[in-house]
Amino acid sequence: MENIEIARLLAETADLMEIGGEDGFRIRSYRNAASAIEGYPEQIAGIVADPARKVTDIAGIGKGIAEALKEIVARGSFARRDEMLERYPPTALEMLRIQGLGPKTVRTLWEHFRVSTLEDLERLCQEHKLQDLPRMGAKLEEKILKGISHYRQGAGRFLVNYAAAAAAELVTYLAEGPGVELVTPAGSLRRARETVGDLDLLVTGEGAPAALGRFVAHPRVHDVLGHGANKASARFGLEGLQVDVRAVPRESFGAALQYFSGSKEHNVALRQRAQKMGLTLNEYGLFRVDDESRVAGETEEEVYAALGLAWIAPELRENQGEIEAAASGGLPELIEPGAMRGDLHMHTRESDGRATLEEMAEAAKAMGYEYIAVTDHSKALAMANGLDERRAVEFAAQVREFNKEGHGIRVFSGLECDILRDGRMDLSEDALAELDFVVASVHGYMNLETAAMTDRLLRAMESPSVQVLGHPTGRVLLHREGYTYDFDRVAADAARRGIWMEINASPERLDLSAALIRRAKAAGVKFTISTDAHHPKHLANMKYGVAMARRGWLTREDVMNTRPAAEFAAAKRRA
DNA sequence: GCCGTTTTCGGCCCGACTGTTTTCAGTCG
Repeated sequence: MENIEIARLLAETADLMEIGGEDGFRIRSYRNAASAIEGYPEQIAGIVADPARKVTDIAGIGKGIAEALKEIVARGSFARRDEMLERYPPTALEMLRIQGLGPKTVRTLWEHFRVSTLEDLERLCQEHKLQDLPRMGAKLEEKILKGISHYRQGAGRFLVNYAAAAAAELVTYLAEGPGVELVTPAGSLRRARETVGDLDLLVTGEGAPAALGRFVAHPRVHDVLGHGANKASARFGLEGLQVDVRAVPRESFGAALQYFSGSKEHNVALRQRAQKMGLTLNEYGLFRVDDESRVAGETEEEVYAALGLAWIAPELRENQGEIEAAASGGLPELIEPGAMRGDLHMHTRESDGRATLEEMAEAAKAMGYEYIAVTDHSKALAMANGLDERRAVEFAAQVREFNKEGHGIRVFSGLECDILRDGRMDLSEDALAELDFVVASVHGYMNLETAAMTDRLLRAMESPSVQVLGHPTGRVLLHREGYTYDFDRVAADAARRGIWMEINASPERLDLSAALIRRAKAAGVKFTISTDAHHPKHLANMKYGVAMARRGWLTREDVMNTRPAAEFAAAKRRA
């Protein structure tokens, strides 16, 4: 069982316990354990099964949760969860995801009306039955109806490029307001999460309070959810992305930026640390508990420093060990976007891309790259007009000519070769040997059993030509889960063979995830970051891939396409 | 349920906004 699945079981049990009105601190323990497990760089199931290891060595996991983990690994659930699921329907969990509905209301609704489906709930609101209950009125009914409709549209989360574009538009608009000094995105966008639930914008300057009014008056803003003196929330654009804008005094900008960048888990851990030091931390600053005097708050650096910590890059703020590392001087020197010297996964008109080799090379040169690999599809993707052996060999010759002409950028002749169902390569080894750079990817039969998929990938890596495993899990964000296989086994084999793993920078994929990057790195794997561009403009997505690498704690040394061309070529399996 | 720079018991993170209230509970982030 995967860590994320275990985490989900614990978290949903915590949700049900909250509906049950149980002790808040106990609930928090389940949540803490869930988040510790979700991002843990090793398979928890493996540790549970290993008599030489103790899960209680992991911070946040004690005797009680360890027992639950044993049960989960053995049978996929645990007593506490079963018990809660008998008391409340699983649909109660769905109701919690409705904006404006919390555990107390869900519980009340269940106790009074036995509401168990969204349809029931919708009908009760339409018939104004909620008003019979204490502290519930017409506004709440309306809010819930809107929440249900929004939930049904699946408008919960957004791809990072969409959120980034919305943020850019609003930042420009708000910055034009009178008296506005600075408009700064915070939240999960700043942390470079692969999907974004809502946008947080901080506004400073004398005109900041007025900017809130300007925000709700924006032509693409609708459904104002709240508008107070310090904060305004509303939905933005056709897709209804929720945006929170906050007016922030300049002297507490650092504290606010820290606070609203999150993550929640990171902030909780920071505030606990502050408390132990006799300090209290909120969005206005860091203060001494005894005399309420301000210690820090104008800049983030100052806040972290006052807590005895090096400044932590937003991408690392998930409470996955970054605070401990910051305290001990052990933070990694994260890779920077400017370190990239090439892009090693892109398509041209030869298969399903929109531009020619020349146009892609020109665009890559404009990005400042020294080299690229052009990697069109292989013939198994007939729909994409994939290359067969003859065309692949011809393409390699064409690239050799191109390089001779001297275009100021080196092109490696590549291929994104399909990994067939049984793990064989789509093209013959003879043809692959003609190419400089082979990315091996799965595009079909993605629903194999775990064992079969593991064998398939292990077999694919037996090909001496394969250099990179492309989009290693095959996930498509908000659309499709990745395929399941024994990731640690494949990573270990990749490391042993000198095969690299791709961090696919396409905003629809962002594959690998941060947690898997850390696991692969722990196994000794090296990486490439590439855009999978099908158009010259897609080359600009590199920044999202670099952000994922940063979330995975990677340094420049971990990423092969940060190396100068000659050094890179020499590092390949077939130099 | 977890955890330990005062602790194996007794703590455990903080504030804004809304709605239905006339002092605050619930939700959100």
